Amino acid sequence: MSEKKNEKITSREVDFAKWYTDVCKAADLVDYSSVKGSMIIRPYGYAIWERIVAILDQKFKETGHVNVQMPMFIPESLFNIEKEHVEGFAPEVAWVTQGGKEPLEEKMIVRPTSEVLFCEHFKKIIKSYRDLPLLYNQWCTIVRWEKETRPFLRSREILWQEGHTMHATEEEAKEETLRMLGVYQDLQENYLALPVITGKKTEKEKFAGAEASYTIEAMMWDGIALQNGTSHYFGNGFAKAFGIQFLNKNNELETPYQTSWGVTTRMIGSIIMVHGDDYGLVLPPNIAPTKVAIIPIGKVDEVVSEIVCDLKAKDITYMVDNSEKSPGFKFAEAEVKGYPIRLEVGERDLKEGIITVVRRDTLEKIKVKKEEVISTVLELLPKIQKDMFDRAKERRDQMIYEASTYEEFLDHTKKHNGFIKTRWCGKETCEDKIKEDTTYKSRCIIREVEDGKCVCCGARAKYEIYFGKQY
RNA sequence: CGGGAAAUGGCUCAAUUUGGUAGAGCACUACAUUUGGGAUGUAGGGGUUGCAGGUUCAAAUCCUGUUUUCCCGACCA
Repeated sequence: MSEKKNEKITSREVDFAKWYTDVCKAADLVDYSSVKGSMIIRPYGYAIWERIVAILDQKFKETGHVNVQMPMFIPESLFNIEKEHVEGFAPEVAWVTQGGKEPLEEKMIVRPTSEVLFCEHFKKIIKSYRDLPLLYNQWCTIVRWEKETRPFLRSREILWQEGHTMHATEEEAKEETLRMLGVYQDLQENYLALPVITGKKTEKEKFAGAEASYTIEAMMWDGIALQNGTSHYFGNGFAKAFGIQFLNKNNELETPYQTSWGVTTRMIGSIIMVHGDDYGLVLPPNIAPTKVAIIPIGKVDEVVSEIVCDLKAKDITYMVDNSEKSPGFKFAEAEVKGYPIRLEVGERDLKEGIITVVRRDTLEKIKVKKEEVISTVLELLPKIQKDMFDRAKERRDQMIYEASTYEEFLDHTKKHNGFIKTRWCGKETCEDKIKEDTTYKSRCIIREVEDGKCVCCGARAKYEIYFGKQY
């Protein structure tokens, strides 16, 4: 009766990296292509992304943003306009050639991000304060020629969303930056059930060309950090470099302020690495493309149709496994796929008017009366959602360590993975030393402080900050 | 990009040391019997060994190059 280990999946305890790729493949999320770092997102993996797109896109529209589609190619001269930006991205841009030779026209790159394309366009369409704020978003793929690649976590072709906005004032742009960070946090906590830490990147870690970069940091099951999204405040650096200006109400020329923000399919990697277990994927109900899996055992067609009818009426997505496989196979398959709830509808149980409801997150089996199946499902879905978040948060909180001295800091890095919450003076030399000594990088600044000492040099601390290892 | 390992039907691997007709399990197809934790039987289909050169009468096997994957670093959403 008890569950058997899934043979396709390496145990999480044995080899976390192997476990991750095993789950990606076993759950039919991705396949490799013949080009390194260009992954095939299979229908089930893409269905998860479609859920994310649907939720976010609605939130973007509610906050006044409109979608556009910009070109994929950036001419060299356009890319070169903002100096810091070029220096930050140059090592990983992919160049376009024609027939393997130098192109006949100007040299071009494939967009690694689209700031310059938006700026070029914004210069043409922004004339007056009446054109602001300009709130644009695009869903697209970008290319960054990464050296080391892993499914969802780091690929060369990245499927993402990038918002680009222009504002009349600094305050308004700053507000937008934080507002979109909040939208991301809402998505991740309330839909993906990922507890996240939000804050500011250090000067060293911020986006090339930004004045300030904000980040959403999640912690994976193994205590390693994953940056799940960013929101940048640009000031008017790009706008000045591109000569974007508008006339204000007093008929004076002003330079607008800019933001950009993005999230990628990397979040799917986070869902896998935060919630998954040795049986496979575990999806939070709010993001699961299929919430309920129905496994018929024996001749139970009538009861299954009734349940399907009720689920449809309640708008709950479902699948029925009518394959010829044995029940055990179907159970295991439903677990690999991470369907939040599984209904085992079998002849044996039905003789007593019972259906077995199984929670994927806890693997708990609950016997309920046939008539109560739908109400049980309706109760369980939000409960599973909440429990998954709570468990992930509890686990993460246990792996946040505090350090006030460098000895403590080093001690933590030697003993375990996780985040280290500490204080920092703000100097890059300390950040570099920590990275040199421990491989830990600054994750994010959570607030400015007046007291305490820098964990590294002992000078007066300016910030409370998290350090961690990252994917 | 540095260091290491690997690449043989869809998957996991054998055959490589000592060159000599590519083989197994799983998966797949058909039929039958099965059905509460990855069913059983019978009969089938599917590879010329990542790719490109070279050595040889003969290459999965030896040599060179290259691509991809995984691990460890450096880099990044």
